[in-house]
Amino acid sequence: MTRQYKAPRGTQDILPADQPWWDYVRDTAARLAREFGYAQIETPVFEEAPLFTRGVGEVTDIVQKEMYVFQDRGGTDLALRPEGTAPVCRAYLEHGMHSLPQPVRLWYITPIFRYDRPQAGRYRQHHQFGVEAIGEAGAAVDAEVIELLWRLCGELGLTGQTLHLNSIGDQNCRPAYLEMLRGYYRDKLSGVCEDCRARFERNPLRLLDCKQEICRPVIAVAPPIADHLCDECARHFADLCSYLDAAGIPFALNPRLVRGLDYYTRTVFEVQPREEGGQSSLGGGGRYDGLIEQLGGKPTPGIGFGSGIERIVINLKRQEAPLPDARPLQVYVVVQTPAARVPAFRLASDLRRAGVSAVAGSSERSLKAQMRHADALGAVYAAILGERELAEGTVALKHLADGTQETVALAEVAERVGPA
RNA sequence: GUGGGCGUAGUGUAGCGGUUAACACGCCAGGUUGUGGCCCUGGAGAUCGUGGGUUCAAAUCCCAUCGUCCACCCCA
Repeated sequence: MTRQYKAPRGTQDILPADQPWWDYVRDTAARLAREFGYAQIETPVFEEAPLFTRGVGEVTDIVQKEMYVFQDRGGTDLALRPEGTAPVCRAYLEHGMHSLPQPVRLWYITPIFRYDRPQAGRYRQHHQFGVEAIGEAGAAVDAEVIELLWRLCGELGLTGQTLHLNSIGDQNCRPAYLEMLRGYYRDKLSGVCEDCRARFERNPLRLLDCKQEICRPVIAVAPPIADHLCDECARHFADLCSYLDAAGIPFALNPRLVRGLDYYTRTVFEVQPREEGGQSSLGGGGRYDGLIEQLGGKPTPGIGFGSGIERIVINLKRQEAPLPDARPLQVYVVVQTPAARVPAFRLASDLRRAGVSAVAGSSERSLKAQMRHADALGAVYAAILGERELAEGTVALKHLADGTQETVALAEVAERVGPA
């Protein structure tokens, strides 16, 4: 009669079997971020909704149809975080981080919510590792941030990924380019998909990354934005490329890469895995020199990226990347006689206190059952407490892999089984 | 938002008009005297996603609905 509860559509439980992969990715990301001089930040899971509508852009799909918005009991419009950059910029402003040494380098790992139709590698709740460098306009930070994302993939053991790079200009050169692009499209609108006709009006830059078959030939000969940057943007882009070359990071110039958040300026980039699927992108980001001002701050440049942990894990599994050894359970304490219940519990407790992982078996179960259990849990040792051991203050310590067994004083178990 | 595939024990599957709904793995217990892995035996566990319909008879056919997966779209 009672209904079966399930995780809501598009969400998933990350079960113990998957945790080693998650730990691996999280630990590697955190280590790398610190190595690059980034400090961790955590922002709330929800924010005032206008932060995103204004920051990310009213006409983006994320804002128009993918945000989880709700009112709290006080009537405030809130939104579950649909992306990571705007909240960090809000925190930068709110806490006066402009008075810290610039740029302020921050990283985070956080859940992201988007009301999307779920499919492979796409969820309504997913997790992003992201990085933001705020307060520095020079192309070296762009290269640094890109290097961090690139290194993450490499450190994790992913192979065959490609870095796509483009520049989409700034306030000075983009308007003129968009006019040129419109001019180019104007007489071709009849030969282009329906979405693109809408894009022509609303968001012409997006014409360039339409995937429809009909639009491909039109895009192929469209004027690339990289050829129409103003001097400063062109200079910035050229600098970035030389920094990347210097760091030995291979990149592919992709004139069709524009990305879907309105706040991007100049640099945009994306890392695609070896095996490309529908939505494969492992991570992407770009420069957002106008965002902080948009949010009410003084003009402040910034750059960052977000990378999807679920997708990274999917690719690690697909590529059969090796995982660092998981730490096995060290000791399973076998309760052989009812009289040993308390001493067995005590032994397990003492072991844990000494930093040795241990679980106590149940006196309800037979010796045989407990031994099986110890084996099934992958314990390294079984510590058996029976009448004899109880009388002597010892345990029978059996190494399960090779079957050897010895009698050890209770007080010495920890050091006997401990690492070394 | 649009299109397609699939929903049978915890997991993976078989059955495709009439069966006590099967098998494997997993789980629990036992295989006499204090010891796991292999093996053997037994047990628990499924109103066959849900609701309608067709039929003497439905897990099997039809419809709807929900869920899920995949593609478009969008993005991480």
